[in-house]
Amino acid sequence: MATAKKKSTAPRKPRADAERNRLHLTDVAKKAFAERGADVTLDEIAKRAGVGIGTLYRHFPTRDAMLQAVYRHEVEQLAGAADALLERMKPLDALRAWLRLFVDYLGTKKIILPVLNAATSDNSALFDYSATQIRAAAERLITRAIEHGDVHQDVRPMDLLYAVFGFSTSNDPADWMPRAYRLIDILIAGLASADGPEGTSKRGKGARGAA
Amino acid sequence: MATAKKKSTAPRKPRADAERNRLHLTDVAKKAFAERGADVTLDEIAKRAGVGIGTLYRHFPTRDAMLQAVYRHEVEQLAGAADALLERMKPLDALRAWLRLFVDYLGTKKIILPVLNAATSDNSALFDYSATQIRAAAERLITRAIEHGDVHQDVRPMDLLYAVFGFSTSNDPADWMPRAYRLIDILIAGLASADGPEGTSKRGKGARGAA
DNA sequence: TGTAAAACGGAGGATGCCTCCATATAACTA
DNA sequence: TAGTTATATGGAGGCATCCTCCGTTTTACA
Repeated sequence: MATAKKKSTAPRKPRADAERNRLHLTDVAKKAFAERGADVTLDEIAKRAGVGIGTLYRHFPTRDAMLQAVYRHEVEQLAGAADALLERMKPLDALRAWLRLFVDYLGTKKIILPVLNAATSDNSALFDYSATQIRAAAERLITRAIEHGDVHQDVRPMDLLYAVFGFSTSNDPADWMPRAYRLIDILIAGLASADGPEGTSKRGKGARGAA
Repeated sequence: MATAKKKSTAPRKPRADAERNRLHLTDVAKKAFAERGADVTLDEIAKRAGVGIGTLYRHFPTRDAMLQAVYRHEVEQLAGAADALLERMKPLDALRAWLRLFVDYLGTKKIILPVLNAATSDNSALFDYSATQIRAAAERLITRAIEHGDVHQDVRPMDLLYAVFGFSTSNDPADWMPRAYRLIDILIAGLASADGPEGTSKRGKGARGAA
């Protein structure tokens, strides 16, 4: 009775086996994702980890949750890189470099795609973390570039990512990475361009019609 | 025996019921895709069409094959629009308009996405038709714009599509279409920019642009 | 009209997702 | 330390989908 005061809200210390399993699962999952792609069966991960499927699902209710857990670190790293780049170079160059970094991630850990994809969706639980991280990083870069007078266009920061993003979705031949780099250059040039939306070759309402 | 000459290569006229079923299936599938999204069960399509699942699979060995068949028309239309646009406006505006059209397709028939995705992949069977159509259209537009002196950058035509493409993959809030339009403007501005790859804020080594 | 090539249909094997709950176990208590 | 209870575990099994296989039916052709 000594400690008895709270109705029943006494939050027991989390069980050690639970924590252990969660860690072990992310560990195994990371390896599994790396060597078999994003669509390993969850059953397999559970088996590899030597736990029941039920345990896996308790810890990670969805595949996305699992991916999220596994790649949280990568996302943090990528987001963090934005600041490092901003310190080392001019804003627009930093933006370019960061987008390239993003491409690199898409290339190496092709797996990261579904993570961002998930984060991008309205999958509320996941939406929060990764998306926010990345979005914030992108925003910092763009904002700085605007302040510095390098960007004359109006963009949602994430949109640049989406653009690059498209490349990795479409598994073209194989040389998509250099091409994505080229696209980044074009985007940067476009952002820097002083021309307004209706742009370049004509002033009026331009295209649009078509059917 | 009158006609008997060929070893055994006499190719029998295709059976009427087969053709009938194939048509009916694409028809039903089109409706089903439209009203339930891209992931209707194939079993359901078969049921709706009143044929056995086996029949469906014989005609369309994969889901993509089915989508391909259903949206072949849309793809042709989109590809055809490129020429119509080129006749009506300046190359760069035509390109812009066409990209917008592409976005519109992604928006309305969201379903078209997996089709192109399939076409994009090295899924050889499908790769051929749709991808070629779209790719060719994109190429015509770019080429003309270059000839006309409006484009000073080096791009793979498809890359512009990939860029736009990314938007629809990522199911952001909902206003992605206008944003995609903005991105197109930025891309066009970038293409028109005379600056080389290393671009805008720094002179770097590059400047290999301006072909 | 007979016959064999071609098409049909759908049962069922395989796989993967996810839920549910009887059992086991760690944290707490006396 | 033993007892109590909240918490975690494992995996069988329900459900959905994909896709194959093959006995039966239909059609083109002679």
